[in-house]
Formats: sequence, structure tokens, C-alpha cells
Amino acid sequence: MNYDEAKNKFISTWGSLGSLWGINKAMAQIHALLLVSPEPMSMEDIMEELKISRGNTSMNLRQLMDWGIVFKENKMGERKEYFTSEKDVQELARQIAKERSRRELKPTIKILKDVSNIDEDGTAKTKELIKQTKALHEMADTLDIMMNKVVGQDHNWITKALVKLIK
Amino acid sequence: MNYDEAKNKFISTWGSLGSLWGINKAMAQIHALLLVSPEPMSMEDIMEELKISRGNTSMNLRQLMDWGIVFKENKMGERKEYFTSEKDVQELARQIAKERSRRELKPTIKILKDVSNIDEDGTAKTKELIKQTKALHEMADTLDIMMNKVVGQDHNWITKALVKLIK
DNA sequence: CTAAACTTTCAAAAAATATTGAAAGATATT
DNA sequence: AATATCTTTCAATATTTTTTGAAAGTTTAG
Repeated sequence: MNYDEAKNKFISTWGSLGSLWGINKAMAQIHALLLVSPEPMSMEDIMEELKISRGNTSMNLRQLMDWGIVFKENKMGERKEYFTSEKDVQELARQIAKERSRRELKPTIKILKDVSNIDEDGTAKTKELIKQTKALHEMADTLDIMMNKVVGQDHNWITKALVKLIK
Repeated sequence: MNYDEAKNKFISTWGSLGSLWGINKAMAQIHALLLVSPEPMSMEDIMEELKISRGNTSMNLRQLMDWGIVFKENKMGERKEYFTSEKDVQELARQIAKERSRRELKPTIKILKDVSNIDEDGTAKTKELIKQTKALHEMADTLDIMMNKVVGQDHNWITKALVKLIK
């Protein structure tokens, strides 16, 4: 496998993996491209490499910046904007954990809490609904605490956490 | 909020959350419905409650069984098939972790390994590709080991893991 | 102020994904 | 073996999501 094959394979794999962490293909591919590019890239560069339209590139770059994993850079004397990705994969993981907690986990926890707090009326179905949503609430809450813990951790948290888990 | 409102809210929340763990809306809603139903449900029952077609119900039930989180049950003297969900949420989490490792993480790890093993040719772009995919490979591998560790853990692993992390 | 260089927006089109429902397939019952 | 009961399949359809590209917007330079 040569460089170009390897790069394309990585970009397309990362692209289809996007759905795994809740982003679309183009967004994930742009991210992959920037992640392995030694130099910041312009919108033009990205459009060209991935064969996607200007509008698409613009929108997805914005979203990546909203996620806090891609940044604008300005080259001196140049009008054009350049983009880079967060290069430290652990920082990347932390940022993603933080955003997913905020966007998905926290809102879900709130709903689970509300649902599990309905009045107990003695029927089996109400009991079951309360019981199961309570259990999910607890689990989601624990997961959220863990994820936020991770966000405040030093760079090698994953390895350390692993060591602790395996004991 | 009364029982029906709460139940519907839970089902629709769980449904839209499906994409979070990589399954479609109908599948997630069927799962939610079974999770809070005190009794096994027939295909008829499910179609009725969720207002979805027979074909849709059949296909999604099959997938849920493939994930190992929904089971067939037979009532004595009845021809019809009934379905129940795994009720223990920790077992549910374990099963999901296991399947996602198998379906998504492991294949990705393999590709990252291949890509990061291309020949170093001294150029900056090749160096960067190797460096970044190696880092991702290491992280994905660690995550996979953690997830599989979790799969073999006892019922309160989440709480225990949390305690360890917080120290 | 006006033009040039670049970016963003958004309605329309395309692509991807999910859903339906009727026919075919099972399996049990008479 | 014919019928009844129930499930699965899959081509057609509907829905949702993504992408495009041209117009509008913004910023800098002259």
C-alpha cells in the first residue's frame, strides 16, 4: 500500500465511521484529511481533495469548529482562511466526550429523570416504567460523570484508566 | 405527566437516541417498548402500539435479536411468537459494548493498523499519516480492551469503575 | 466608494435510508 | 393434503438527510 492508497483508505474509513460518533460523512472526511495533513489547508484545497462543493465544505468546517476539533488559521499576508485539526488524539477524544455529554447525554438524563418521576399508581405497567427508566437514569448519570471526569484528566488518562480497571 | 405521556416520551426519546448507538428509529422504539412492558408482546401488539407495518416490525425485531437484546418467547398453547427485551440495563450495556466492539471497533482497528504500517519514505506527509494513524490505532486498541474488559465484568462494574477513576 | 477575493446561506436536487404491504414462505391443525 | 395462522421477504414508495451551486454577504485593498 502506497501513501495515496493508505491516505484514501484512512479518509474513507474515518468517513464512514462518522455515524459512530454522530457526524456525517463529509464532516468526518474533512476531519480525517486535516488530521493527517502536515500543513493547514484552505477551503479550496479541501474541496479539491475530497471532491465536494464549496457550500458543503463551508458548512461542515463550521460544524467541526463548533465541536472544537478544527481551527481557523491565518497565514500572514494572505486573505484566505486555512484550517487545521486538533492533532493530539487524546485531546480529540476529550473534546468529543465533552460535546457528546453536552449535546446528547445531558438532555437524555433530564428526560429519564422526568419520566421516572411520574406518580406511582400501583399498576404493574407503571411500576415497570418507573423501574426501568430509573435504572437507565442511574446508568446514564454514572456514564456522564465518568465522561466529564475524563475531560478534566491529564493526557494519558486512557492508559491509566485501563491499568486501574484491569488492576 | 401521566403514564401514557411518560411512556410515549420515553419511547420517542429512546427512538431518536437510537442513532447514538447506531440503530434506526423503529428498532430503538421497539426496544424501548419492550423494555418497559411488564409482559412479552406479540408482533401484532407492537405494530399496533407504534403504528408501524408488519414488515418493518419483523425486520427490526430480527435485528434486535441479532444484537442479543431481544428474545423470542412462546406462550404455551399459542401459535404466535412473543418478544421480550433484556431487562437488566447493565447486561444491556454489556451486550451493546460487545456488539459494537465486534462490528465497528475491531474492523477499524485493523484498517488503522494496515494504514500505519505503510513504508516510511521520509516525506513530511507520510510521517504525519503514520504518526496520526498509529496514535489512533493505539487509542482504539485501548478502548477495545476496555470495552471487552467491561463485558466480562460483574453487574456493578460501572459504579466500581467510577469509584476507581475518581479515586 | 468600488472592485476583488473570499465565505456563507439556502432553496432545489440528489442520494441514502427507512417503511410499506402484498406475495411467498413456514409451520401447525384438521 | 388442504387449510389456517403466523412470519419473512423484497420491490416499490416515502421520508430523511446530504449535497450542490448560485446568489447574497463580508472583508480587505486600492
